[in-house]
Amino acid sequence: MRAVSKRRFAAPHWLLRCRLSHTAAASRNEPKSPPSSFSSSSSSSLIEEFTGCCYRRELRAAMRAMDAMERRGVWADSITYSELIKCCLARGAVEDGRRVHRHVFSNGYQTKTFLINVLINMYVKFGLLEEAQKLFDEMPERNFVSWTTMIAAYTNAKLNERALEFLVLMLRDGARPNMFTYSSVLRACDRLWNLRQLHCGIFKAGLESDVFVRSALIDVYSKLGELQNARGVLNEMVTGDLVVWNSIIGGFAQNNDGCEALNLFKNMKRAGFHADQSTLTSVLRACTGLALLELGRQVHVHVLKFDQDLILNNALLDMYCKCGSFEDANIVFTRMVEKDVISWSTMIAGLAQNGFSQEALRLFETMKVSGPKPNNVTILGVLFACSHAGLVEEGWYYFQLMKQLYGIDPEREHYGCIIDLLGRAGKLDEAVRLIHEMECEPDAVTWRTLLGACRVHRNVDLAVYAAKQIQKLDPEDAGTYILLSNIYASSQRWANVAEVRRTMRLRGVKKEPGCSWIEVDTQIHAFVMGDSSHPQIEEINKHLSELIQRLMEVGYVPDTNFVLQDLEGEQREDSLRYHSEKLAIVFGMMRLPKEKIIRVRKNIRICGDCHVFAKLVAKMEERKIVIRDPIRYHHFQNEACSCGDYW
DNA sequence: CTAGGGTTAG
Repeated sequence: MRAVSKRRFAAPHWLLRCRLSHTAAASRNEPKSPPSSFSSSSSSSLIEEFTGCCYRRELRAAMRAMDAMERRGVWADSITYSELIKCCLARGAVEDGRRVHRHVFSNGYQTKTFLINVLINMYVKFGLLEEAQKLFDEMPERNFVSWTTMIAAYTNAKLNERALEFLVLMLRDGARPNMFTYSSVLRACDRLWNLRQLHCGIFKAGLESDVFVRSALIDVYSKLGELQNARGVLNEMVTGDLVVWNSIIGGFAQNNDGCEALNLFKNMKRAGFHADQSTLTSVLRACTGLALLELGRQVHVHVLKFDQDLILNNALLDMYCKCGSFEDANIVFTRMVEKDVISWSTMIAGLAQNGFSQEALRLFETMKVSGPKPNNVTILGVLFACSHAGLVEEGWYYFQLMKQLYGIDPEREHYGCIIDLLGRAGKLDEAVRLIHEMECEPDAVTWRTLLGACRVHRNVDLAVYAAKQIQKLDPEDAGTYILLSNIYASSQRWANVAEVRRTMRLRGVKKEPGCSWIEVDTQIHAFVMGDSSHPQIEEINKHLSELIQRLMEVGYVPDTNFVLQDLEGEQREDSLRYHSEKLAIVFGMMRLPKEKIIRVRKNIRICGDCHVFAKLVAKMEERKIVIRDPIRYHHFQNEACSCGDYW
């Protein structure tokens, strides 16, 4: 063998150079006594041929040569075998890999850590964790690479406990984790407590400046919702790379802090980095969350550079759907060469949420014929479309279909759609029965759906029952108190309204201030009720007063039932007057040309009075208005709303 | 021989 490793072989020069640096170390543990037939010249030419095939990545020829060597009882050096294994890996040749494994082990390499690591890695990459684990268990000497490979394997398989357990075992074994180990094992952290421990370990080992470790830290802190910690890791950065930036931008985008994500994106550009697919996906997600259609359009231009990136295109689709520009979504969808279940689901849900139920169902039918297999999210969009259009029978049909045809068990959200469907149709008793019959426990959202139906159909008793259920599950939720109070108010039960308010005060539940925002000239203008900080607030109020005056002349009566405060007469109307969405709509009318759609985004559900207001404004001023609340979209046109007055 | 970032619903 010693002779073999000194042999000349048919490798290209650049390979020869990197090979030589390994040779000395590799030959130390090579099998000791070569078989007697070794020295014959035909054997050495066999090995030479084998080596050449391995480096030229000729898998079939290499395997034939390996068989011939085995018949002669000769073998090559471990570096060459590692090249062969890489070749198997690249070709996805599992069985060939196993044969190399057997060949290598029957020739005395079963103690060679380096080669076993390569084999373990091969099994891991083939997804054969058990075989990898067996090799790992049986190897006589494990080094930090062996441990890291296994930890990464378990992290990728989402076996988090196992990965963390292996880190502990690794430390106990005396192997020191390096940056490879940490960047892998960090992703297995699903508890803040673990993460903090690892972060300490990283500091002690002086590995915090490694970009891989840093991006993993930022990512995991973000995924646990610890954005300030994530930012802390970023702030300590002296040298970073694009992935680190992508981690932090993605972190804020995924935690619904689009503003901060966009700020960081600016900082990234200022630091001289160019956005790639991952960056743009997060930026689009930020635009989606903030309903920034114009900015989203600008991003679209950059997306074209990465034509046909599936994930990026999906994010673009979602942005156009959620920002209410369906024409653009359709254009993107049509042009996409590759469409997956997410692309279809995004479009179906987007159509449904925007009030185009029939179109959503049509698209689903097309998908059944020529698209990928629908998943639970797809069905959710379909059911949403049905409930939105009041298609009770169709909804039930698809609900049954999901179990029978696609083997998808209905989850809470699917039941929620059906409850919504029944509730909208006024079948409140059936909705309650379904809640009691469903396989999963109803949660606060389930009951809230019922509560919403009670409001529309003015069923106070059932509303109180539903609200009590919600308060058991989510006592902090201000929306429930408001909704309940509104329901009492709409049947003039003022004593109950006061009681709800008292309970709120007692439990320290604060109403989230209503906030609406609108994009004008790529600037975001935010309005909060009772807040007069907007520079043009006086002008806006003046316009609003005039508008309300004109609306009242054609029959608009402010619906004061939606005022929570115990105010009287005109004061009640005043407090309604300043609801943030009214301010935003008026501002949009002032600043946007008539043909532009006024797009307003709201942080809480729209109130009944503002809904009537928007419908009348749309009619009288001949404008299209879109208000997006956290759950639904309201497209106002010609005194009608796409939600059909149900929300 | 071992490592980090992105998409649908809720």
